Amino acid sequence: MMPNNRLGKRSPFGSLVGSSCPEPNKTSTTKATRAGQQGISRVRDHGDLKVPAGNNHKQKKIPESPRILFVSCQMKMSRRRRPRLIDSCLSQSQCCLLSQAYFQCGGAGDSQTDTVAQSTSCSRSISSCIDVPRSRTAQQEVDMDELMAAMVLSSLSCSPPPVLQVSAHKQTAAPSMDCGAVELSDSSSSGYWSVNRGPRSPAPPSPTAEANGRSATPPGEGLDMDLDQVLFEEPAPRKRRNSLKVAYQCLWPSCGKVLTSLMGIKRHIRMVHLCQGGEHERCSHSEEDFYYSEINQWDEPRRQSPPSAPLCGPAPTSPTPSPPPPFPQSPPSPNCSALSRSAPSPCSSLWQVQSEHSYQAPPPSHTVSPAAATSCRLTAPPTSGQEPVSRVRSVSVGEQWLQHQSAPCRRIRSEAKKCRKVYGIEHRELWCTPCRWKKACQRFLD
DNA sequence: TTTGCCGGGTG
DNA sequence: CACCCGGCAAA
Repeated sequence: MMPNNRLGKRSPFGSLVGSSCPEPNKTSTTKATRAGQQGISRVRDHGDLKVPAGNNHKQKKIPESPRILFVSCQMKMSRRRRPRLIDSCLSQSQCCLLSQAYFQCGGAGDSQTDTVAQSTSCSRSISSCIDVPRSRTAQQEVDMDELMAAMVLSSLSCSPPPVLQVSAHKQTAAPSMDCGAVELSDSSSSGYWSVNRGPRSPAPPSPTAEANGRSATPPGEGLDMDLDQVLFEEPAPRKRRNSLKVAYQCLWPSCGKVLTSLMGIKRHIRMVHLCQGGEHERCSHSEEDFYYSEINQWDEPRRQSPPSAPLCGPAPTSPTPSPPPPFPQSPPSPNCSALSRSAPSPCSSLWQVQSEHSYQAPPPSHTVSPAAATSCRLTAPPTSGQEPVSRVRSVSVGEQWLQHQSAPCRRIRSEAKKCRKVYGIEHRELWCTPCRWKKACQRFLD
């Protein structure tokens, strides 16, 4: 009963086959041969093939939103020349500074950020004057400190080559120092995070104490201007001429840590070396000046890919503009693996934005399975150790998002001719099986 | 209206 | 799983 019905319903071709006698074998042979030639096995692959096609369709529209997000981040950060900075391959210290500047400009302005700003502004005059806190009780100590600081700084400023030698020597002692860029940023970030992460939780007061007498003064306008100048005008010319970068190396015995920011190295020395054992009160707030040296680094081609540098710029600004996260100094480092150890969430946001940015550049890889995309989106930070890999996967993040956005969407109608067009409705027997089944054509693929 | 094909039904 | 069709949506 049903076969007759179905054959009868089948239009010209069906009636042709089954009109005389519904011989199952006959019909099955004719159809099965054709189907075996062209269709069946392909139909099973069809499910795999249709996914990229649908993605192709959607990818034309969606990348706007990540771009808008990125631009908006830039606009939030920028007052004068920040987009240019971001576009021109920011150094990591600049990224770091930008991240701080974002929180500064975004009105977050908590005490820590202000203190950071003060430290940064203070860092400019470190070579010309010695900021000895007034908290020193013994005047002799102050004099001694000044004397030593003057000696150290004068020696540093007058003879860079020995400093570099010291740097090289330290690198041999510390094997983790061999990769310049990554380790720099990592150290920088760790220098930051050790404040909040360490067992001595009341760390934010420590920079406040560092600011000492200025802690009572609110973050003034002049300071903001100065910070702005420091952040967005000074690094750029420095980068422009000869690509000279300044780093600070810890001179503590058997340490040799190199940080890109002055306050970072200060904090590192203070927290790691001077304040060991939780002796909070005895921490000296000016001795750290004696345990780091300024290093001029020439910007040489790095092992890590340079294109990651501009991407790390907007990253710290991405997550939430208003309150700084528990680790507000979102690491400027593109090296996510090291950072994900302690703070995965900023890292993930970083990678998300980076993905959204890089999403526009390379053509997406259609071979990425949705499962991989899901795993990327959920667990990208710990696994994204290599830059190219993460770039590819970041595209899949976009695809994932697209799939979520338009799950029940049909396949786009392709420009390619289909069996129906090629052979016509009168030669339906020549169609591929999926076409005859009103499935996606497998003979004339896109 | 035509066309491509998704979703679902039937055996 | 093969086969088929109703119906939707784009062209």
